[in-house]
Amino acid sequence: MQKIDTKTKILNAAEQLFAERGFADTSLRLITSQAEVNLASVNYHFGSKKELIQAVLARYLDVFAPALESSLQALVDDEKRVDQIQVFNCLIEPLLALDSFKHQGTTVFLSLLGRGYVESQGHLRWYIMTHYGKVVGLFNHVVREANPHLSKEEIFWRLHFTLGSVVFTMASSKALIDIAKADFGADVDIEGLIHRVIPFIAAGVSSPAK
Amino acid sequence: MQKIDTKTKILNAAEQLFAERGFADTSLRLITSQAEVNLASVNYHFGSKKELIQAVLARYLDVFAPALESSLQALVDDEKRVDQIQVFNCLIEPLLALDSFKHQGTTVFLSLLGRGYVESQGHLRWYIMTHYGKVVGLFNHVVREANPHLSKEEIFWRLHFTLGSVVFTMASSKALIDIAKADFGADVDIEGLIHRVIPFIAAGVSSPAK
DNA sequence: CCTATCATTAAACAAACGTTTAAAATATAA
DNA sequence: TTATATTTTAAACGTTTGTTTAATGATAGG
Repeated sequence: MQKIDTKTKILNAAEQLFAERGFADTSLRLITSQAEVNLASVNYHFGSKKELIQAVLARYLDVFAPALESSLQALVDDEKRVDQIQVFNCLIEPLLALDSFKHQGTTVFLSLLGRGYVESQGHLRWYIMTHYGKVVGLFNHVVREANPHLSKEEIFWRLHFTLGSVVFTMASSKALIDIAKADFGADVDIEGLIHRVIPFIAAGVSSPAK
Repeated sequence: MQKIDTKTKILNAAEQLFAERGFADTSLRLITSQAEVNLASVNYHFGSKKELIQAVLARYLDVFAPALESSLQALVDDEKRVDQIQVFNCLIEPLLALDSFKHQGTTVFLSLLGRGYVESQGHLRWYIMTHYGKVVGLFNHVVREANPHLSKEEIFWRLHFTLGSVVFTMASSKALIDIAKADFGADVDIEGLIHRVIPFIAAGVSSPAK
């Protein structure tokens, strides 16, 4: 049994509560009591609640962004022509890898991403663009190559529709999975959900322009 | 110039702030100062903040739900076989009608819907099902008729993916439209956005089951 | 061992929160 | 007009919020 330091205990408790209840509805006292650390240690180690939120997100993005980048880079290096399915596969693997990085990591990461987008009034978008702008640009480039029939603008919107499908579903995944179990008796995990959403968004992104 | 009563002034201010900043990040003091009414009048007229949130949503749902219901009912009465495009058309008109019901009504309604889904920990879903369960059931029935090749479970998830695309985009529509204008010089309004998302979600919902 | 740095703790801080109160003001009805 | 009911108001309520303080504990280097 290894000893977990205070900083990590805070991050672990915070990410779970943030994903489940959102940032505004999660108090530092709730976090520190679940983490079994002192209240003041959050400000000592992270400075403020806002910086704690960024640290929680950064812990995932620092794993996810490089994995996605190398995955995308390998695609553009190896393939002469890329299609949309290949682009999505680049996303799936780094996403599912988060589940071995942390328990329920994929769900937590996508929930945090969704909540960050709708709760932070654009702060998160700015944070991601300034810290991980390179991989975002690469992703955009690859999607453009895979969909030469679509304009930049059309791709911009369809990627946001895609992001909406994924993060909205993930942000409510706990409740939705419970409903699905009650109504259909079907057990769905996060991997099943991702493989369910792929045909949906692949068809949407690659649909002909109107 | 007509005089607006306190109750309406509160609802107008609240819906705008709720849509822009979310429920938890909007205080009653912010609402009442923008509405230029006394702080205590919220509790006097609505009882509590939670009931105010429900009232804000109810004002839209009481217009939207009957319009959608009659639209769907006309479809099942007139047509022998319905397809997915027709089902979406039933949604579009009542949605856009909210823009003449109130200024920016469509955006506000969809933002509120999205925020309610992810912020209220299931309270809103319960509220909608108990108060507007009839039209929800009818909608589900029509979608099933339009997609006989899909199982109940598959439809359940794809409708949530659809909802995610729409409400997530709408919840961030203000920022997204600004970005799109800066990057592409393109002016997009809410109607243009809806007509842009239709091909996306139509292709997604009607895509073959894996 | 002593000291200096880092970490943890209990307590208090000011500010903001939703809500309640009781009196004043306004509107309604007889 | 008088009496009754409704609405508005300023003030205060008790909690909860994020943050700070100052004292204590722990750890490592000389």
